[in-house]
Amino acid sequence: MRKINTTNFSIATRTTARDINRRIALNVIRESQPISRADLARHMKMTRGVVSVLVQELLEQELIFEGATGEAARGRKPTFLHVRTQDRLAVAVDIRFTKTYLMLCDFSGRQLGIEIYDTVFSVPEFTRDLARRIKKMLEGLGPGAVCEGIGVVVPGMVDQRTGKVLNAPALGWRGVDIRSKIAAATDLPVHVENSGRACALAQLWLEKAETAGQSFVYVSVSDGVGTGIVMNGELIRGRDHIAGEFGHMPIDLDGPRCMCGANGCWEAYTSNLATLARYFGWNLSQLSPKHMKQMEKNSFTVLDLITRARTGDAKALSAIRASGRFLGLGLATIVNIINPDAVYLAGEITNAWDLIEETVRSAMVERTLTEAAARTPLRITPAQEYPRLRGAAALIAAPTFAAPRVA
Amino acid sequence: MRKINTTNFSIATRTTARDINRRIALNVIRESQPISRADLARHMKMTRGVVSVLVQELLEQELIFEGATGEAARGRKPTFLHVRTQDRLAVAVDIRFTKTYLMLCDFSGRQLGIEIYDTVFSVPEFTRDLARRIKKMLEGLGPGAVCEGIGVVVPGMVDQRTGKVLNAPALGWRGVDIRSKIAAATDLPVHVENSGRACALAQLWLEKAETAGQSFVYVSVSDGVGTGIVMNGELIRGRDHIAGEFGHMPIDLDGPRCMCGANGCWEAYTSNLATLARYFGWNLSQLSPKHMKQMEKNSFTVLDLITRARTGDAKALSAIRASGRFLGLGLATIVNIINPDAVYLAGEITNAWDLIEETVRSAMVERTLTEAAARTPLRITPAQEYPRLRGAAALIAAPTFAAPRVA
DNA sequence: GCATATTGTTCGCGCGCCGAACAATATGTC
DNA sequence: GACATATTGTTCGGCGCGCGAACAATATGC
Repeated sequence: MRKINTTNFSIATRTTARDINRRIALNVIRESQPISRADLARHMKMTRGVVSVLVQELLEQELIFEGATGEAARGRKPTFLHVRTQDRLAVAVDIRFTKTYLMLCDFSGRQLGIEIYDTVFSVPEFTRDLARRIKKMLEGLGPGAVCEGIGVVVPGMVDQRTGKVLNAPALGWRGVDIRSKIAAATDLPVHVENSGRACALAQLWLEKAETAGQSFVYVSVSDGVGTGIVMNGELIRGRDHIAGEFGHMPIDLDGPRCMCGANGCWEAYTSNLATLARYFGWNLSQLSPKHMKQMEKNSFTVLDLITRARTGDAKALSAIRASGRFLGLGLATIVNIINPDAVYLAGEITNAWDLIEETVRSAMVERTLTEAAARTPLRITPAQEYPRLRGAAALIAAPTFAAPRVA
Repeated sequence: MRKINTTNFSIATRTTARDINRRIALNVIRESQPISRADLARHMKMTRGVVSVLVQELLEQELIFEGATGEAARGRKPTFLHVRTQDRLAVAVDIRFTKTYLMLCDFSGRQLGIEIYDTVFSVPEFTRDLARRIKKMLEGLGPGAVCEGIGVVVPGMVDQRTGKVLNAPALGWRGVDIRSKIAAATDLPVHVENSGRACALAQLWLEKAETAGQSFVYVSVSDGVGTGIVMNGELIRGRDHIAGEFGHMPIDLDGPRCMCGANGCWEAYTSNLATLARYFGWNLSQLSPKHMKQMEKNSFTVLDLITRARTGDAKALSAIRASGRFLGLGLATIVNIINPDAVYLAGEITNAWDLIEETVRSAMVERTLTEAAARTPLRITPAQEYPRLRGAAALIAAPTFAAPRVA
């Protein structure tokens, strides 16, 4: 029940039906590969004749390739089709407060190389350095392999359309046109995205389809809380490309001061910083960047806190559980607003999921409006998989597979 | 950039292109009527030949009709096309705590009759009474006019798919299958929707297109706060058809008790009840349904409070302004999360918009993350237009104009 | 009366889905 | 090895539909 926008629509031309079906075929192959033409036809409920032509076109566009022949109990053996992802590459960049992560991967998200180095805060210097590293990374490529773009993830507010960093407090960047700078230095297409939305993109485009749902919220708990909303298979970016920020919804208007300038944001109760502050008895309102740098040096993280909790430190356990409770209260609000198929959780604190699940769940029940909402599946995503970097790669890979715009 | 759902898609058939273009044409006619075939062709960027056939089909389906011929400086005069809405009718029902509103209107939302009566809380009695009133209302119809369904709006949680009222505290209804009961008693198709989402539907489907935006949030402040989210021209209903509830997001976890059972919901700070409680010094936590009934009898409403504020009652003004401040704080969270093209505001308190606008705006600025978000247009919708009833009608009218599902 | 302009219709063309026939390729069975 | 059977993948006529161009219908200005 979508309304047609009469000021901005696309009519269907002679080739629209073919465009739609070709794109559907590509996606079915992608999620069921290896798959034969005949199976594809059955899955799509089309005749083998049409599918044969669609496949021929996809082969000519080099979006798919024919692999080995499969086994069949009887009759002619099927030739398997695969999506060509191995030699289509993307560079992913994740700029964070302490480290910058640089990854080369293919269009399926497979990691081909990774580099982690101290973040350079000076923009010109950062760009020069990054361009040099990327050039080196791309030198050793096999023949035929081609890098199709660079995805950049920034912690803070970015306008994805213009590629500008509006405000990234952790980096001290305001109004930095990072896209055109990197594009000029590398001569490659560049897409920039906020970290929460990037994680959601990775979940949508690069994870296997066992997700069984096209509407979800991704919640990434790190120094802050990054979130991204996907509705009906589409990342919600909003009018100014800044949508999805659940991290700064209030829990208590008179609560501790948050990095964003407001008081009592959810993030100020459940982020890693908040958890550590609770344990060490810091006043989060007075926590300066200097404190944070100090903490990084000491390098005592939430992971260490979890270890302490597991080895009998009751104060550590209660600090983690308190964050778990606030996590659950925030999740309740999210599911009341979005009512998604699932919520994906990432971040260090998910390593303590066995310690906090019950607390999170009961906090959710406290504030959810219906039993159905309280039953929303929570899915833990392992932090080792670099969700931000995968999201950066998804920025480059997604357009190949996205649905054509119609009506 | 929408991802195709490979477990639930529609391939394009031979007739898909025509279906899409016919539906686009219908919508363009609807929003630009009266319009000639030639103008339609120019607007759609198609040849007049194709448009002529599309129009012929729409005429045969009796979705449009030919009107008078227009004026032209030179050449053959155009024949104007109109969407047939006058004799396609819908019954709209809005069940509220004190009164039930019953309206007959056509598919353009034009009001043909209205009836307001005391709400009957017994479900069987309510159904019998409603069926009787509807039958009477439909008796006097002109020839050719036909009622195509009944839209029902309920204050509380409803599952739009099954037509069940999950929980409507104001009515004391829990797990009531209101749809099949009304359908059985009237022999008409029935759709049920929550009040906030219904208002959003009305704004989307029945208001003129000067909205210039397909993504918005509708916020209706009455006894509670009802909200509905529209993204890309589609109402967000969520997995369990209960999405859109901003009213119960927390402002302060230790705040006053809300009707929903949780503490410190936004609604408990900015609803009409909250405003009145603030003025009279009531403790909202201890407000029972009995109090509410009492208040209704005294029938002192927020409108009266606004009158007092305008005639020099400083306490009244400050109570209203306080609600305005909380309204703005909540709106800030909404625009941070959704980043919509606009937020529509309805409810009695909007009659005091000149008194509170500045307060609302500055509260918004306090908690919005970017200047762009703070600049989100706020649009006041006059309460006299019965937005809930129009939403109920939209439930019946919308399927005629909705975009066909593709890919 | 004729040139000109605009609306609305008709028709041939080529694209693309559909169904059916057909070729290619495998496995049993006698 | 011959033949029936089953399955994959291709080809072809039929028909729906957008596209462009030609044409009919209808108005105005000179």
